[in-house]
Amino acid sequence: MRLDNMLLAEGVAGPEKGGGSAAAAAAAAASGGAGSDNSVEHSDYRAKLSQIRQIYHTELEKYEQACNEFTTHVMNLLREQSRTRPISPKEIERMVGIIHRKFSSIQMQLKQSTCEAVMILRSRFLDARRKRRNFNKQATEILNEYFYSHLSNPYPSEEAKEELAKKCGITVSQVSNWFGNKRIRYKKNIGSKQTERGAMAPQNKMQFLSPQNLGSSSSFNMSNSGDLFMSVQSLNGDSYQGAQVGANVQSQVDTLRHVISQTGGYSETLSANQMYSPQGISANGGWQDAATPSSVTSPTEGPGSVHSDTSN
DNA sequence: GCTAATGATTACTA
DNA sequence: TAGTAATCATTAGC
Repeated sequence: MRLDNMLLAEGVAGPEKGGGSAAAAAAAAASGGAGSDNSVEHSDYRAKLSQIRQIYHTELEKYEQACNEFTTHVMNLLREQSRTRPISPKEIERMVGIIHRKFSSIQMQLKQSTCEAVMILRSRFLDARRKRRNFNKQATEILNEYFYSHLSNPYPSEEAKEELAKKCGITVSQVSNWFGNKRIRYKKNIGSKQTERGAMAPQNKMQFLSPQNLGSSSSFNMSNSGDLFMSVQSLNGDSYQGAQVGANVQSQVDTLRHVISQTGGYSETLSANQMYSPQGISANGGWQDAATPSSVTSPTEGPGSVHSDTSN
């Protein structure tokens, strides 16, 4: 019975559903979903599964046919024997039962070896699934957009995760992983930048408005963040107060200005101002004062860093 | 080949 | 149970 259930679940037994199985689809979704390579793997998996399915059904048919033929043969023999000796219906029934039991044990072996084949195929596929695949650019942009526009509270709800997963073509757990990685790397990057600066700025304890902090902390406290988080306006030139920061930071700003002028900002779809402007963030109730992540930080770049990405 | 980036996993915590 | 922190393993750019 368990074998039957498994074969049904794997789509080997039962009606064919487009040559594949629910398991294949689930495995494909879990494998990262977004890449075209994945669909190749997926179709490969389905092809092999369908091969197994075909063999299984062919063999099953053969066994059933053989079973029927053998039963008929035995019945004929018994009929012939009935001319010489009396044969009770019970005896016939018993003989048929023996034949069916024999064939059903053979069928069981077939099911067992089919299950083994499926398990081997599945384990191979699952191993492949462990292979890390980078999300495509669009997916990363969508995730970054959400992250930076919810910087004061980068904890998407289940619904938001589902929405993001759908948009990005990845699973909800991948979205969770991404946000987990993103938060920690973002924070780490900011921390390392602050350490670099050391005495330059007062110590800032950066915290997200994490579920743990929700009760006690008011927000993602970034006050006194010094030069690390320069406002968009600052970077665009006019109001930047160089006196507050060191000369090295000023040169960074120059570099960043250059980057802005070269790249035109964050992305084609989202301007830097939209993404990281203090207005946008404070509207969220998050960042305080000048504690604004630089608009020049690309989705793959942490605040204050020109290249190193704290993000995923 | 080296290194940084990044997705996934694991152990731990609140 | 969701989130954090550390780490692993793979990918990608040089």
